[in-house]
Amino acid sequence: MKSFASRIIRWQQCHGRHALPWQATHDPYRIWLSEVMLQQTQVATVIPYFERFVARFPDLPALAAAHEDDVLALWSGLGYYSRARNLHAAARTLVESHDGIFPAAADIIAQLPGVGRSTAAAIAALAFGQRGAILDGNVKRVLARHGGIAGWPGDRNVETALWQLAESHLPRNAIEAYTQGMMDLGALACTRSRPACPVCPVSTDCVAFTQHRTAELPTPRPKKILPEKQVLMLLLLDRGELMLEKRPAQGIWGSLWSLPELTPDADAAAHCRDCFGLTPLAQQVLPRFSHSFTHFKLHIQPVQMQLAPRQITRPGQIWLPPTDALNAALPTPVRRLVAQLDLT
DNA sequence: AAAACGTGGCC
DNA sequence: TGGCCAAGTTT
Repeated sequence: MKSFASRIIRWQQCHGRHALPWQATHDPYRIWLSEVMLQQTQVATVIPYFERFVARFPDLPALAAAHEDDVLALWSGLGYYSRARNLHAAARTLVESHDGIFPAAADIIAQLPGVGRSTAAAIAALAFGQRGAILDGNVKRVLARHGGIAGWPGDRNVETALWQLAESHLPRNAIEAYTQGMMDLGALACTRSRPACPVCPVSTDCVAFTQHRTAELPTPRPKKILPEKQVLMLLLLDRGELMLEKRPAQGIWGSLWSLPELTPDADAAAHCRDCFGLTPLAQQVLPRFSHSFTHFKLHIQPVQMQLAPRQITRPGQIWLPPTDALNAALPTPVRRLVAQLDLT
């Protein structure tokens, strides 16, 4: 039988993906951008974000020269916003300290903020043809099944075993087709549910397939109880303009523009007067809704408030017509609220 | 080492 | 419908 890698490479050439927007090139900037956007994010979600991003920031110097707010605005809705801040910071570092030259060695690439071992190896392989193993969700699934590796892949020991497997299968040549092939196989055939084993080039020696264990491998993540949080969000309106607040760089929705938040038992009108120096005229309680994150569930109670003309704008605040606010770096539930805002 | 970090698709 | 998780990294 041909080697594992040979079968992956051959399969990729015939059945893999070759026309994704970031595959038209070996431009390390675009490969890097795509790999970062694709972290914990599916291809179909990324494509429109990638297209908008490269249209606006076509190369490293353009990104390095950008304002962080503009970078985050193009990331708005994609999630894991530290990726955008890290990408921007790394672009500035590369332009200022590396003459704008993207490094070709994976261990150097991995020093960029937001680029870990797997992303660095993927960039090195796809942009520069450098030999090295990746271990993303697709590869973990393929290897856990093929090698019959039980245990949750997020577990330290399991991950170590998977990295060793990944290294052991690496081909001498055609690293680009192999790397892409592992991701394509995981995404197109070796899917989480109902894998297409009959079309898989490595099913004949796949432990999960031959032992009918594809449904139980890889081992799912241990269950955890999601904490729930409650919050009031204020839609403060002054002469058709909405107030947004810049969130701190640390924490959820870091550095994005969002709505003022209060504890659910707070007096919204009193808070406006005492903390913002604003004068409420009328208040409308909007329908409550919830927003789920990976690690907690947020119950949001929106409160819309008409204000007397303001005298001052405090630091960290901006006032925008809702139409303009929609162009800013908003978290998704805030974007929904602003989009539905009734100004009548 | 475990938790933080977003959102949307899938079943 | 709610649980699960996706081209992971950082702290």
